[in-house]
Amino acid sequence: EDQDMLADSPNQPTISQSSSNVVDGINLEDIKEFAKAFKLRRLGLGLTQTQVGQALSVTEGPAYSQSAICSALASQMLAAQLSSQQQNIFEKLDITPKSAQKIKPVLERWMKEAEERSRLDFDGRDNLHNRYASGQNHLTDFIGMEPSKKRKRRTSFTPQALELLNAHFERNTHPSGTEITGLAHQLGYEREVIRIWFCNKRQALKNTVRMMSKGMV
Amino acid sequence: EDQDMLADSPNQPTISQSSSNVVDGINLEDIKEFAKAFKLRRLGLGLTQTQVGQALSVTEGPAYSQSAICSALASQMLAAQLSSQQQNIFEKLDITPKSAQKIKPVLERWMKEAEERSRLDFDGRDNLHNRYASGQNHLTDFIGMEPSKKRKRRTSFTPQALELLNAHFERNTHPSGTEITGLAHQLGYEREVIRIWFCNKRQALKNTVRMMSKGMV
DNA sequence: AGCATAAATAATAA
DNA sequence: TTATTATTTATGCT
Repeated sequence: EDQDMLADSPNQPTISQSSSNVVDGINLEDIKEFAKAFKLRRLGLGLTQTQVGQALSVTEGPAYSQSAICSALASQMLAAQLSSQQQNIFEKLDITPKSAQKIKPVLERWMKEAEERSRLDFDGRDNLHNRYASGQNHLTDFIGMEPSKKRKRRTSFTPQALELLNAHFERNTHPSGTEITGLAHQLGYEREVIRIWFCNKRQALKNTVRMMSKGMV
Repeated sequence: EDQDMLADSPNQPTISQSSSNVVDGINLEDIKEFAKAFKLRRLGLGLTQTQVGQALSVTEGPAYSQSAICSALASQMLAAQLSSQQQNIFEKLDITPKSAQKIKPVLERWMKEAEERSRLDFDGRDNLHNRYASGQNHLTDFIGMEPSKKRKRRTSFTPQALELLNAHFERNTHPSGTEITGLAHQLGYEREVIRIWFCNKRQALKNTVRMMSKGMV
């Protein structure tokens, strides 16, 4: 068949001459390099995987939906430099349910900056629009959206609540969704808060055991 | 439905009238003892958690990233768990952070003592401690049960296992049934788990390649 | 100041 | 695609 634009004449095999790490016509070294580059880029821009995924889902269609996919590929050996063209990120954002909530601040920020740019464009006359058109600015525009993300206020559990939670934990470290909901309702906390509590608790237990196994006591 | 272990005994103290405070195969009493001992030891050495964390990251590799992890594990268990009632045994002697020492000598001392303890653990004692000492019991041991047919508990592969799996994957992305069975047996994981691992791995590879081919690099 | 730990993010098994 | 685990960050308290 034809599967080998990759194997045949890639962009200079460069590294992989030593051991032909080729699987299914794919040069694994290339993949790894690619992945590394992508991650560095992403971090350099200060973006989370989720953000990148959402951006992609807008510009690239449903192929890359949200964080799940983004991480799945982006991380593992990962991923893309998404330098293609991605103008107007906020344009048609019919992203998924609750994830839309998250980017909201980002979008607002984006729009605000876009406005500014427009104004500048009027009298500044630099080629910002050209940048948009050529798709060269990309995610760079996401930079600086950091401050708007507000961390949820840390909740304080009452001693009574903790007692109940701990008691539950001792019976079952992995409560079902129903149980979690029940606890949340009973105690008057958000469901998510309770869920996270169990996550953290499990983690703590595991860590403690790990230390024991290391003979630190 | 069945949601009612909750209704049963909500605010009952219920603390371990049964002697077996075992959760997921872990004896919580042991954990508490450990935590207590650890803290006392740390304080006895005049170390802050951060210091211990750094020390650990040196001796144990990057596994423990400083204070974050260190504190996450060591302390909390106790606080929460034994706050219930019984022991104020060691309560809050969050005493003197007078430490301010050089980490080095302390570190050496720490290590030495840790070694000693390991040795002691080896000869004698019950098999629980031997298990801990050997460090090989892992989480799989205590992440055991829970009857219901919820989603399978996520398995953690050891680094060694991953190494072997990856090596295999680089040779052949589509191992035969026989090969899978062999790997599973060799590594001590369920066959199905290994099979799925290859599925996921192939998927990741495919996704990455797809992104590359989209010109995102 | 330092600790305990809730919340956020990354990785990846199912 | 989802859900859980693994790590990191950062906040409320003492």
